[in-house]
Parts: sequence; C-alpha cells; structure tokens
Amino acid sequence: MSTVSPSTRNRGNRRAEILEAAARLFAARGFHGVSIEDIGGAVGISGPALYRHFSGKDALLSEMLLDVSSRLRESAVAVATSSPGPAETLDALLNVQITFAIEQPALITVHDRELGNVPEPARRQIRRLQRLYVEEWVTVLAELHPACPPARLRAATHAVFGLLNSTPHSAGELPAQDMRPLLHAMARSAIEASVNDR
Amino acid sequence: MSTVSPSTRNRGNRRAEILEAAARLFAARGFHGVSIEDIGGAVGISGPALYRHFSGKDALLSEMLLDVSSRLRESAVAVATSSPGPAETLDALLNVQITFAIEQPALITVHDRELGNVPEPARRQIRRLQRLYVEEWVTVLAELHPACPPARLRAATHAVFGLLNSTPHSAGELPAQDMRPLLHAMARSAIEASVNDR
DNA sequence: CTGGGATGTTAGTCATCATTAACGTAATCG
DNA sequence: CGATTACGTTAATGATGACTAACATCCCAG
Repeated sequence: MSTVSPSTRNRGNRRAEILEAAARLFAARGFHGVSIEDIGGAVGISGPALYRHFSGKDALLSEMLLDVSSRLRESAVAVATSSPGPAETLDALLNVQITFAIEQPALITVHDRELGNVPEPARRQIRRLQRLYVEEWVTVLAELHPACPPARLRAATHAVFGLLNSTPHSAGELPAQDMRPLLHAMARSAIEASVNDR
Repeated sequence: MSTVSPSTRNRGNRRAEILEAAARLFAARGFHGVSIEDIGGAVGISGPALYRHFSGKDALLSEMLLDVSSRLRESAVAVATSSPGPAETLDALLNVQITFAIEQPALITVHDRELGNVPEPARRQIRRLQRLYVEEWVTVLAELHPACPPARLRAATHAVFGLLNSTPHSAGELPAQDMRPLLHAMARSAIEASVNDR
C-alpha cells in the first residue's frame, strides 16, 4: 500500500476541486447564497483555507467564468476552422454546446446567471468572450442563410442556448444517451424554423 | 363587510408595487443579492416599512412564486378546457408561455431560479403547481403523439421552456413584435422534431 | 539537519443585513 | 371627539459572512 496522506493526494488538484465544488454550490443556491465556509466544507477544508488558493470569493467566480467562456469560445473557433463547410460547422457547434450542457450542467448554469456578480476587470473580458462565442454561431448561420437579418439570427442563437441549457432543469428525466440526440434534433429544427416562414 | 375601503385598495397597490420591484431586483441580482433596504428603496419607502406588507423576505418570495405558478397553471387549464382539439391547445399553450415570457421577463427568471430559496411550507405547493403546469403540456403532447414515451415528452417540454424563457437574455435584440412569432415558430418546430426521428 | 514554502487551523474583526422596537401621523369609523 | 388602523420613520439587536492574524505542520532543497 502506498502512503497517501490527504495533503499528498490533494496537492495538485486542490484548485480544480474547489472550483468544481463552488460551481455546484453556486448553481444550486446562487453566488450570494453560498459562503466561503460552505465551499471549504465541500472539499474537506474549512473556510479561510480557501485564501491559500484564491484571493477571494469574487476572484473565484471570475476565474470560473473566465475559464468556461474561454473554453467554449476556443472550442467554437477550433470547430469552425476545421470544418469543411457551414453545415458541418453548425452541427459541430451544436455538439460542443450539448456536450458542455450535459457534462458540466453546474458550470453552464453559473455561466449564464452570475455574470452580474463578477467585478469589473474580469467582467468585461468574460462578456467579450461570450459575445465572440455568439458571433461564431451567428457567422455560421449567416453563411447558411444570408437573407436572414443578423439580429434575428442572434435572437435565434440565444433561444437555442436556452433550449440546450435547459438540461440542468430536466436532469433525470431522460438518460444522457437519449438526451443528446433529442436536444440536437430539437435545436436543429428550431434553427431552421427561425429562418423560414418570415 | 364586502366593501372595499380605500385603505384596503391602497394596501393592495403597495403590495403589488413591492412585488414588482422585488421581482426586478431578484431577477437582476439574485434573492440573496438584494436587501430589504434595496426593495424598499425601489418603491420609495425605506427598509423595515416592508414588514407592514409582508411578514419577511422569504414570505415575499414565496408569494411571488406562488402567484406566478398559479397564474401559469390556471391559464394552462383554461386554455386546455376551452380548445377544440389538442393541436389548438398546444398552440394556445405556446401563446400563454410566450406572452408571459415577453411581458414578465423578471417574474419568469425568478420563477425558474429561486425556488430553492423558498422555505418549506410554500415550496411544496409551488413545486406542485409547476408540475401540474408541465403535465398540462405533456398531456396535450401525448394526445398528439401517443407513440412517444412520456419521459421524452417531458424532457422536450422543459427544453421548450428553456427556449421560450431565453427572452430575458436576448432582450433588445429584436422588437417584441418580431420576437413573438419567432419564438412560436422555433418552439413548434422543436416540438415536432422531438417526436420524430426516434 | 534546517529553514522556508505550501497549506491548514482557529480566533478575531468589521460590514452587512434581516428583523424588531419604539415611536409618529393621518385618515377612518363608531 | 376619540380611538383604532394603516403605514411610515429611525434606532437597536443579533446573525452571518468575508476576510485577516497568528500560529501549526509537512515536505523538500541547501
């Protein structure tokens, strides 16, 4: 048996562990509904120990949202540049968002609820990344439907995000393996409808 | 006896005014991110004066959510019993939810975020009303698509709510007059897709 | 060894906040 | 009139919570 003390086991991934626990708690009770004690307790340390890893509660949230929006945006860019055409890009974008929504429901929830609690230096950057992510979608949709006004495409994109991000609400209704194609089909169909009958 | 005195009328107005302001604030900053002072300030009275109208912050939230979920549920029942057939009922249900989402974005937002902050007596009742509302949708969908398993219909219903409730996020993108048919078309199309290709 | 960095701990500190107390004031009603 | 009622106000009060201080412990490099 290998000697595994708590400190040794946790050394590398403490920050990640904290971020994950905090995401779960923030998603469930909201940023202000969660105390530093709560977050510490969720990872087996207590309260002020968090300040060894983050400069404060705000910084924790900032880092969490910056990370999410960066990852989403990067995935979108990667997918857009490596796809043969707009139809395939849209398909891949749907998969990116669906994967994220199913695998990280807490992060997705926090991501679209708690921006208002991020203090100003980071807030602007997160907003920028979110906007770039949306524009990635709008660009692809505009290629597929050049006649549709961009404002409409933007509204449709937000509506699709709402649809896909509803996963946390209907958790347990359906196994993830059924949820994935369901969401894909619904979103694709909704997008097509957004462009027609106008 | 049954006469409505001016004081009674005023009291009602004040209460409604407070509920509306509180909904706006809760939607923007979250239940715990809003103080009693904030709510009072928003209606021109200050802090503790709220206790002349509500027994506490929790009670205020409880009443707000009970009211919303009752109204949604009642509208759904009214629509379902007065429609000639399931297709028309679905159409009317879509209109109910869209109207609500567009006209009361703050209430809709609070309604699907803050249930966790409602204390237990009221919580159960709100959950019950929400469930009944969902079942109203699922029943209609089941009539239209008897072959589709109810769990799938329920998941699709939640996804459609997510789509329709995204309005607060994309506020300003599109005038309400364009938003309404857009949401209707997207939702209807998403529902049809949820039932096919299975 | 040994001294320092990384990581915890427990006990303050200082704000903020929900709630209550104690106290006006104006209208209503008997 | 006189008192109750409705509705506000400004000061406590008591909790809670973010953050800091002071103090261990463990591991590892010099």
